Amino acid sequence: MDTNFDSALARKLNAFVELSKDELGVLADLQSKRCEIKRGHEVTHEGQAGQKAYILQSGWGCSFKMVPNGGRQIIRFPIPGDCVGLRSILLRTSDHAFSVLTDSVVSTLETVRILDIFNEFPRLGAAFLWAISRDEAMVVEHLVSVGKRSAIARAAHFFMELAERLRLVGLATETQFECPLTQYLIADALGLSPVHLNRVLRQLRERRLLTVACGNVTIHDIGSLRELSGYHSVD
Amino acid sequence: MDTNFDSALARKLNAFVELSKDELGVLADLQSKRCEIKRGHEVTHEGQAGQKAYILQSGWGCSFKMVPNGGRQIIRFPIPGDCVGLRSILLRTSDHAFSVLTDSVVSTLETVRILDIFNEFPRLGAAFLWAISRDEAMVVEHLVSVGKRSAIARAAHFFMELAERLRLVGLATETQFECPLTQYLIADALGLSPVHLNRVLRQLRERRLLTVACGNVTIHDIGSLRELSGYHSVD
DNA sequence: CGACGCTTTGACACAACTCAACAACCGTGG
DNA sequence: CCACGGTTGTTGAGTTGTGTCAAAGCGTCG
Repeated sequence: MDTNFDSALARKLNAFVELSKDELGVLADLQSKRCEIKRGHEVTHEGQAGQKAYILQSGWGCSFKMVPNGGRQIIRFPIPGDCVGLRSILLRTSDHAFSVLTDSVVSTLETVRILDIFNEFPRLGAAFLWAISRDEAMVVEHLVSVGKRSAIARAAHFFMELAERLRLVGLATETQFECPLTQYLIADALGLSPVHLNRVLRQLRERRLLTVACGNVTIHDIGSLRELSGYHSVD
Repeated sequence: MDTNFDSALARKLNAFVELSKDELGVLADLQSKRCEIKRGHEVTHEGQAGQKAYILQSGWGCSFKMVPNGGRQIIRFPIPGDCVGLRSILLRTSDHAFSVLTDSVVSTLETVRILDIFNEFPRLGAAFLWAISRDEAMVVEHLVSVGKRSAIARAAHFFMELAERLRLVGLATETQFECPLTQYLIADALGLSPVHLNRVLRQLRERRLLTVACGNVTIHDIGSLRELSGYHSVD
């Protein structure tokens, strides 16, 4: 079998424990059922029953919920190596929708196998749990942002966290990364109007903290950003 | 062994699957190590290392994070039958603080035992996972509230959800429940100022939707509340 | 009975939203 | 190759929901 042992998820889990050859093999096998998805396609619908879980291999995703009046709250932007939909395998219906923002590759996950892994490869299982816990801690932190931080701190925090997540899978340097998110998307994640977010981004640029342009984010002053946003990494 | 087979958690899990005598026994055993905690005591501190997980047996709790400028974002108010701190057993440090608002009884959880249960009593394990997934879906819904709903819809949604959670463990009727939360606490959960929340509560009262007074919440018009808040239960 | 914690109300300020228009860019098709 | 519509970004002007400050009412408990 020609499974590639390297994957974004493997890189991420390696930050928790160094995985053995065997464990890497199991992990690769788990992700072997791949599937390409075109930009803009909605993979899981909110309220859908019997949905699957996925691991994003490449591309950017978007988990969100709609509210009655047409608003949309984006929960997170899954990036390569992120699991999607694990939570809802036991709920009767999916608790949120998932679509991909760029042409992407996902692998579908046999949820039954996950439980086997916990038994047979407990270290790998623990790493998995770590990654999931980390994601949930980020949702909580997101809630803190939207509930208690000013617009500019919110934006700063968002990019700090995003940068760290991308670094973990090798998609960002210390100061820069590619980012296909439009201002509309970011605004819907941060609970701001697109117009206001635009002004906030301008402020960040004018204060020489961070520039977002042409699908690229550049961090100019990580210290000030950290102070402004109150960011500190989860571990 | 004089363990009591009835517990808030047992009542909650029974809503997912009916548990056998054996399973109820295991569940009771798991919760047998009890401990009383005085009102206002902070059980887990944010950033604390090596923290435990708990099941709240009686009383109300409060999970929260502080932000640098002194603000506090309340994540959720654990009620009897809720697990606390399960997520952070694999993160090096607790991702949020936990304190109790009333004199409470908690049982400390041997996290190792949980994994055993998954193997030996998979139905019980699944019920556990269901409960945890449900809690996480609620955090997501909370994020939606704070990010996208108006103050009054947020408040309405909050009480609708709270009522349903309490009903699940037998602590609320269709239209009423006891609630020791102050307006300061609720405001910090909803990302509103206490003053504004007070006005919002007045509106809810004047529109004959819901009254909160003397530690009691009474629901007058559940239909209108549901429409106003966009609430629908997780399942 | 005073002190404290919680609630309620008013007046005012401001952060963020809405509406509106325009500019820049892109892919598409004529 | 250029014209076109659609998407995204930018900016201005005016509005409004919510926050802040301040003070008073009201229980309760020591």
